[in-house]
Amino acid sequence: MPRKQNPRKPTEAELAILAVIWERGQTTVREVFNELGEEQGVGYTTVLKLMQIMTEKGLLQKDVSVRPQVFTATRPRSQMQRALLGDLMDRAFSGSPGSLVLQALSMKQSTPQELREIRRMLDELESDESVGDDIEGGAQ
Amino acid sequence: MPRKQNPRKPTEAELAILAVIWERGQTTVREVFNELGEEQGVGYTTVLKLMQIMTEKGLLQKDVSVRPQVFTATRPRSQMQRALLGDLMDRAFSGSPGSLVLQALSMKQSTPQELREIRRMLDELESDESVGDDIEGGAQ
DNA sequence: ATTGACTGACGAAGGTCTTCGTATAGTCTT
DNA sequence: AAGACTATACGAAGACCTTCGTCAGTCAAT
Repeated sequence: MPRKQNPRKPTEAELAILAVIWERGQTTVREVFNELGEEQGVGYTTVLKLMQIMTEKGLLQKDVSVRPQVFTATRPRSQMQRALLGDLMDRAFSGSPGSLVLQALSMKQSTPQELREIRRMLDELESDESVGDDIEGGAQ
Repeated sequence: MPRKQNPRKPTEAELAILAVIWERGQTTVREVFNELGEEQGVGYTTVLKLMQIMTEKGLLQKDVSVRPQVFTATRPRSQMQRALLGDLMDRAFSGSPGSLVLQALSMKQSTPQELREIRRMLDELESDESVGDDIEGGAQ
């Protein structure tokens, strides 16, 4: 029997393409191909096809008015990161962000600067938490 | 043409099963089925088939000597979490753990206790870092 | 031993994903 | 305008995933 289809979550190959597009803001197929097609041994039409499918899925938008069509991501990188992270958190970390963060931190490689930034974020979170967590409150 | 196959990364359905097995330490097919088969509308033989495939892939081990066969995970949850996290970090976060952690933290829901623990982890990391991380030029 | 309920092995259907080949359409150069 | 190139669209091949149906084996109680 069939499988139920996934919401709007990019596949592996799609995510690789998104990474390039996020980096550049907007790109042509050829630019994406040059960046990852060659090093990954993927053909030009493969990249094209994927980008067409991604456009159908709503992951990308394309401007057809210019000749080599220009593609952009419909959603910002941060939003997708958030979604992917939330998904992984649910599926592999029992929905606990704490243990996820701890694992990520233990993975070394964080620069001192990043660590400082994380600490600052922690400060904000804790103050928010203690003062007022109910943001919505404005309306009655 | 074909697709290149993934290393030893569990699929979505496999991960759902792993979650149950990690929780219980060891399980029978029926236990897994009771836990997620019913609520997800998946049949018993589906769960069984998946667990058989997972065993072939090396994700699970089964003890055939007892009657309802008993399955266990071959690798601890933390190791898999680490691998999945690293994978996501590479593919969606440009390999930067910092921004991943920040995103995860901003997803709130972290309990104060978790925040404290994260802070402690940060302390450890920073002390490690300041002591023995500067491989480059001598200390001055 | 026969029956009934449960377990386990297999194969196959029907999707998705990735990969291209091929054909068509535009653009540019001469 | 013709030929050479590049870009785009389309369809299809084949791996992989998820889902079961079916059949055979096991065990307990009749």
